Amino acid sequence: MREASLCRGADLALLETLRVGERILSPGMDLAFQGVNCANIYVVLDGWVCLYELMEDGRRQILQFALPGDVVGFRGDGEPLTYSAQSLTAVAACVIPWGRFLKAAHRNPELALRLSGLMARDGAMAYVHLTSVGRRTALERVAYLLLELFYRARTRFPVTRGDSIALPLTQSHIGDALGLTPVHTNRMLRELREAGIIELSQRTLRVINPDRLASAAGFEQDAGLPWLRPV
Amino acid sequence: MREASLCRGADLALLETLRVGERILSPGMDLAFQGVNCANIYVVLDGWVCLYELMEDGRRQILQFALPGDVVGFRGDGEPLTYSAQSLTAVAACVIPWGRFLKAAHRNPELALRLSGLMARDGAMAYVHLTSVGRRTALERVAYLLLELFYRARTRFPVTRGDSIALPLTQSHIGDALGLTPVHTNRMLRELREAGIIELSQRTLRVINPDRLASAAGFEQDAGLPWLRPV
DNA sequence: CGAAGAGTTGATCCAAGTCAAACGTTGTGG
DNA sequence: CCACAACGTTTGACTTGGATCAACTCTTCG
Repeated sequence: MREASLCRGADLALLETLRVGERILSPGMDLAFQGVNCANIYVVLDGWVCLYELMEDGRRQILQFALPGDVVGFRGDGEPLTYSAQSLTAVAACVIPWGRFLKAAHRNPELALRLSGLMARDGAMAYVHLTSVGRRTALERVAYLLLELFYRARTRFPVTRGDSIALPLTQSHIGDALGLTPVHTNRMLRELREAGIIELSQRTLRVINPDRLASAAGFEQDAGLPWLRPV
Repeated sequence: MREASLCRGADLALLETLRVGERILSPGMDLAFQGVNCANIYVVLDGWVCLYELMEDGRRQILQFALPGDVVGFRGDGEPLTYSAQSLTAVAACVIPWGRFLKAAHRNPELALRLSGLMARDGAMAYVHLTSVGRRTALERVAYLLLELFYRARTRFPVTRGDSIALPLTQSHIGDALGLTPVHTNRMLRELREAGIIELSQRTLRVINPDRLASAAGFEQDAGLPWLRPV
């Protein structure tokens, strides 16, 4: 398990010298908050974290779901974070003080390059989501997100059953990630369920037919899912 | 002018050793194409570039407008780009072969860290756009984008007149960046125009009242615009 | 001058939002 | 262990913001 991208292989030993500890969070706790200057980088080791932005009037946009191996809280400059992060499940995260990382990166350029790559990958995922929200229909968005989470979760968590994953999201979470209301999200899920493409209940997603889910997501045949790479 | 973030100050001399030349593009030319493995990083020196993603059926999502100082084409791994880039105006871009950059970054960790920071900033901007497209109304989105471009262009280009910038975008570009149709984009622009907040014609944007534009964009008083920082 | 592209406007439609009411599930405390 | 509360899901009826369709006009620009 736990094949975190910053924590794996040769980096692992190095990382051990950087971390000041592990933070354990119960579900629904804040890891970082928007507007606050975050002194640490967190590497998710276990569990689900969601990154989101809150508007003054309460509208919420979920920006990303961070899974084991993903980095949260890096901002390269002294600027405060523009987003918040909170745990959706019990979460274990590795805590790396920014200053300490900086020093290590000076000694070991590979580390900084690794971080660049992770940042670029996060950016690419954000772009993919932007396209989804901007240009896909509600049904396509839901299908696309489920497909993404299905594959990502399977590469990051121990697989219990081939066609199923634990999906610790409410329908509101899904809607907030896709720019939809919970009500409409529910209807789109029903459509996928009634088409026999997925099963979703008790926080478990079963993808009965990945191909049909992909085609519901609006692409002919896997034109390369960027997030399929295990990192 | 030309205060490119990777090209400025101490880095400038270093960069000169990395670049293999400058590419000059006329408007409407491709810098990079999605699906293609891009061997170079480009640093925009002058002009406007837009990054976009194209769906099989022709739907387009504009992901970002790159201005002088912005980096295009970096992907930290061997993966092909997920987006395309094309020039909106005449563009000058500095060409840096990826391999060469990699070697230099190994010698100079500061360079790799700088890149991490730029990547993180791009990601943060993508997140901000995601929130716009996912959670703002059409009018708010248009107002928000114009405000962003107004401030960014002013920090990146010589200011000709305090309240105006050259905005080389069609209304379709604006719509494609915001997940709107050209027709509806036009109506929202009319609304802002008729409210006396902006003037927009002949590729020139004049912001008559920045405060009202900000409030049309849907935030009380500047809760910190992430892209205001000159980098 | 003519053609192609970009902007403008009106009429109509529909995907998604809103409102409202049940119903299920979980968890907690008496 | 049950009851109730809080939260999440589901469904129906109705509304609406933005899309679509279809002219028509205004700019470029060759």
